[in-house]
Amino acid sequence: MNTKDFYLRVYEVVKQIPYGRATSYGAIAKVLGTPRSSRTVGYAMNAAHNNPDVPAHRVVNRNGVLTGKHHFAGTNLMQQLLESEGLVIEEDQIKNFKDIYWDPVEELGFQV
DNA sequence: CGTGTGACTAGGA
DNA sequence: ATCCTAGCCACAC
Repeated sequence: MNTKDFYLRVYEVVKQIPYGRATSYGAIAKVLGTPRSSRTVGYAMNAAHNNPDVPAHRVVNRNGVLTGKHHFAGTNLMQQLLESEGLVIEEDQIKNFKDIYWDPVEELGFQV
């Protein structure tokens, strides 16, 4: 599999994250069979700006921290998008992240 | 081809 | 709980 295909698979998973939920880079790498590292998933998000269908704001790191917020327009767009979906953000971190966490491995149970 | 960087993570102190 | 380290891999020089 080449890198571009991997990116596309990442997008297919991210598109299936339900409204008001969020997941982590590592979880996405896992459901894809980790042919690459979780860093590469983040890199895929960086390249996802050409794909408006990809809700990149629903992907955070394993602690629920909005590590990618600086890659969005403005300084708090990512936080605003999440808050508009009913999430609570404090100090760049999602409150009750464990409750809203969406595990693609469990919820999908298959490889994209 | 080597090096540095980063939307990461798991494990140890 | 926090801090540090090693491993990770695509990309830009």
